[in-house]
Amino acid sequence: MSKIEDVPKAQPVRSRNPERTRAEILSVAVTEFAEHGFHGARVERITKAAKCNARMIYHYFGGKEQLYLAVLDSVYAQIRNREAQLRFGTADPVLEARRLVEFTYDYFAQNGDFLKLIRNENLLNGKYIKRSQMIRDMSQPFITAIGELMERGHAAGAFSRKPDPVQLYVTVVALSAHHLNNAATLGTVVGQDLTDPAWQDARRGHTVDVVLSYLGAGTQV
Amino acid sequence: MSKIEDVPKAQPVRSRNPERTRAEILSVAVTEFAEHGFHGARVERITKAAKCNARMIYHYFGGKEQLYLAVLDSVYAQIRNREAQLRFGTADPVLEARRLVEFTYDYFAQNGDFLKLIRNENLLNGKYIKRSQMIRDMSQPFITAIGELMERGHAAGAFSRKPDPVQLYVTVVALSAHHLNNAATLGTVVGQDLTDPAWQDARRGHTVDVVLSYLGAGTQV
DNA sequence: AAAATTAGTCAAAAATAATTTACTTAGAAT
DNA sequence: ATTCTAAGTAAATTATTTTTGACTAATTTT
Repeated sequence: MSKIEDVPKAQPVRSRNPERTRAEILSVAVTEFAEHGFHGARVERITKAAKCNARMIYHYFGGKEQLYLAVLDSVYAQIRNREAQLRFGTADPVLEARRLVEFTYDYFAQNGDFLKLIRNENLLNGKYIKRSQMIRDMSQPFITAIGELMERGHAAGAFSRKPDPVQLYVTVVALSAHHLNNAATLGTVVGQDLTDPAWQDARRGHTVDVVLSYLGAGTQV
Repeated sequence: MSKIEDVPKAQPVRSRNPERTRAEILSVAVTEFAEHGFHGARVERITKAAKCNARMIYHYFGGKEQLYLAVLDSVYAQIRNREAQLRFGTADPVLEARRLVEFTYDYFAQNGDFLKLIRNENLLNGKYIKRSQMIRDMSQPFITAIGELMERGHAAGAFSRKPDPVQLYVTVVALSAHHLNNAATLGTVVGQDLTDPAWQDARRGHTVDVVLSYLGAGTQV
């Protein structure tokens, strides 16, 4: 008579693939941390979605915290790379300013997880982003490029103002991000659905108008 | 020989005061939920800070969730009451627009917990704010007032634009709030301390400039 | 082909938190 | 003064989640 203990568990044999598994965990974790924040995120849900065992998170990343850190680095690297492709400096300043606004607006609109992750990281007072020298370094060039654009536009008489590049950057980001970050509460407060594509389209136009009119770049009234 | 069990525990007798205890829990909970979000908040920490027993939270509010709900309602009621005191409609439109911006900016700057709570509520996709009809109702009048101000300013020729009140409101809030909501990440990214009073003062001026110049209200420069 | 490595599984332990039970007693009501 | 209600305490319980230990077997290396 065979004892139950003798029967080897029929494990559905999974072919090995470290790169794929690691990448899958990371990708799923982006969504999980974005959706629920660090504290709300569940290791088990990541596990399920990545169709792997919880042990693997510890195997590949060391733990929930380190996984979160890897997620942060990864999404920042992505946006900074995209920004770098804008390559300001050659075209008409007004056009480049418009491109700056439109790129930022669209990137946020299309990469919902990015803003959500940042929102949560700020909830934690930047506990983790502060540890990443990489993120700091990657960001400097873009601010510098905006400063040069302001300089050039003003010198050429295309802009009537020459704002501090950091203030302008914060303004562009604020106008592009706030309604996404706060769609739920603002939507309830103003009684409109801010996630509606038509609303967001109107917002896009408004954002461009606000920034360009501030620069004194003479758009349509 | 006296048995240990016989000795009544020397409980530091606390005088009873339902109102105070309830209010203390609520007040402490505002900070706790603001600082850590719903998931990160700890019942035990609230207990400690309110110098009461965890049982009291269940006694007065029913649980962690209901306490959070009470916190939300309480902070929204407060800001809406303050806004109502602005009473637009009599003074110069440009002046009133400026007051709108400055009030919003200052309220956010001075009531850090309000923005933090909202940030977290959005992380939860507005799960709880949606349950509060009160918050919805309290907010309508302010949007209406802004609409009337736009109307009046435009009719009087004080504003060259007549924007959608919701868009304008979102813009004012965005410019006033984003740098506070994202001080940690933005600060790291731009390499400046956005919590510095001098920085925030500059931001205040910039915010007013952006909004008024968009309205075509002819400020300096 | 044997040995070593490491991707992967399972199940339990450790840690962390929310909630409840059982009890005590201050202060209001009779 | 006695009774009653509910404010308050302590400690256990239940629930949830993260983390680890012990093992298995697929690949890689030698």
